Amino acid sequence: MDTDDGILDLAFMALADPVRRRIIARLSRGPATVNELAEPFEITKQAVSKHIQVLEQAQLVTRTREAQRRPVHLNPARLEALTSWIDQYRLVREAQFRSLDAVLRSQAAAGGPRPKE
Amino acid sequence: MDTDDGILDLAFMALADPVRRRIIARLSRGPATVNELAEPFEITKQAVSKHIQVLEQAQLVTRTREAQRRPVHLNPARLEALTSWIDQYRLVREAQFRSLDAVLRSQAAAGGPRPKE
DNA sequence: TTCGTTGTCAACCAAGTGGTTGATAAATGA
DNA sequence: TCATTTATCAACCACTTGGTTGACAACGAA
Repeated sequence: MDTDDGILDLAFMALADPVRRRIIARLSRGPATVNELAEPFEITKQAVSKHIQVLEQAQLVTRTREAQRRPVHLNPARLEALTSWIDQYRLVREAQFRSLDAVLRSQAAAGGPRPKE
Repeated sequence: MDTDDGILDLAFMALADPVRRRIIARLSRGPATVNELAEPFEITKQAVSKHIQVLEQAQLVTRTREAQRRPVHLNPARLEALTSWIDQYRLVREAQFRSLDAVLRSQAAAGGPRPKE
């Protein structure tokens, strides 16, 4: 339970690419098809299709079916899992900073023992 | 200002690797040297040193100097930037879900217009 | 049926990644 | 001075990644 490799791995990997992050940004405003997603980029729809597969495997997006189209939808729950992972460690560290700071200030206030060297 | 490529790119890229995430997890409990960080893994210290460089370039960690040692410290502020990016899009999407849900429920309550097909 | 749209599959390529080994630098302590 | 510890640099290798082109499948419209 230390690193939770697996799905978390796929998710961070997926977000490491700037194109995929732009896709996420676009999808936050609503579902879109592969061709719609490909349009703002100078890459082929095949390349975008691959990106979607990466995001889908990481469960960051889902797909539905409507006629020939296969709209891509954002999955906010999975994004939330990422922020949870990050905050888990960030908050621990920040708490330690605060308590260390409190110790140092209380020592200073007491004219107390200073850290050796 | 759409993707904020650059430092954000480096940071997500850095977290995409499970070894580097374990390093982050370890550093959340306090600073450590390269050798200390390498110990739990079955990889050489050279490999760990490279990982540290990646994390340092992403500004997720910083380094200090004490005697021959060069302890690595976590940088919580940079972690916070990542959660901000993610939440930015997650929250937008979730808000849209909620308002769509509200619309649908108010329509149902009014026996009002139903979505075509 | 035929046609256009939408999307995926397969093969390929250049560039990048994570890992290795070996040599070397830098600071400390004997 | 010399040895030890700590960490980095350099060269190299296997594998992955993001991109391409071309063919093709699935569906709806004419």
